[in-house]
Amino acid sequence: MASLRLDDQLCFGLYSASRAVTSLYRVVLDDLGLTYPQYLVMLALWERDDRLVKELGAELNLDSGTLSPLLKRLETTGMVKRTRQADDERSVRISLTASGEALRAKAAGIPDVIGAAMSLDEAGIARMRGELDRLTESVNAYREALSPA
Amino acid sequence: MASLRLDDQLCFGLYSASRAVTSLYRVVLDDLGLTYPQYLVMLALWERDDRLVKELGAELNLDSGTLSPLLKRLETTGMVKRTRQADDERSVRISLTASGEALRAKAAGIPDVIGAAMSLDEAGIARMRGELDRLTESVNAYREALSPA
DNA sequence: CGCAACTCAGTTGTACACAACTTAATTGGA
DNA sequence: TCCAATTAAGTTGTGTACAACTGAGTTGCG
Repeated sequence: MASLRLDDQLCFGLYSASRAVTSLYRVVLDDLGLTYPQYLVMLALWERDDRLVKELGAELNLDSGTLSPLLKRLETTGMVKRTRQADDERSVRISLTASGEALRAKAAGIPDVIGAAMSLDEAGIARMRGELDRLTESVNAYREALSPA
Repeated sequence: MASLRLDDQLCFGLYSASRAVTSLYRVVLDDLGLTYPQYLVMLALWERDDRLVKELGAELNLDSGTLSPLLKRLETTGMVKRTRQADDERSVRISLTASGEALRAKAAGIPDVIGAAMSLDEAGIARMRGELDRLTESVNAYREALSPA
């Protein structure tokens, strides 16, 4: 029988931790002119360039309502290019510009800074990441059962 | 030497888990007419009523830029009352209305629903909560060292 | 006392999230 | 073949987050 006490709740811990990490990213990413969600898109593109909006959405779990304006901003700041697909005019392909590719070097040190801030060793990070992934999957499955897409 | 690979990053796990939990709350709280941050404010008030905006902000780590409009919405929906403090006209005291107090009964079952969705036992929840709290504190300390308030 | 420094809440502007909707393009089955 | 259903991206509207600022009120120190 769980209580309504704020302190007890894992959810509030999750919410606080997520906001704390984002606010550290805000400081670190200021240099690169990126927000945290924009950085996530850049990470995805650095890993594999030339992606459809749909693919980015699947990888980051973001819908077009979030991605469309975010990608427009990344285009405005010269990080990515948008090209309507020739063989399917509904699709838009996102690719890195030279500036976007170049930004990768400036970002190279970020994971270590974030890692240092967490004061967790590699094993601790991997373990927690695993726990969070299981939690996400479990919660998403439960939600979909409650309220089917 | 951490990599720029999205999969490796604890931060993305945290971000995903936090959004998954919030989206489950969205389904569960729909009945009560609350958003998740509004629910957090109600939890704080159910625990202790008659709080200054400043106190709520300290407990939830939210500034007035977030709280002021949120509290205005809770006032509009009849959950809380705002009273300017007589002995210090700068302060505003937030108190539950009868409806706001009554909502507590409807919320009583929520923690168990969320707990069930997480498929973690009580010990697992407590442990993870502890790890997240340590992470939050560590990250916040690091950020404040980088960029003093 | 007088007033500069500070405090509290609120406002403004930017950027997510996300539901609900729109538009245009594609697909698949009768 | 034709057209209803589906799909992709974008738009609209609401509600956080948060930085930067405003304005009113309070405090403390010379």
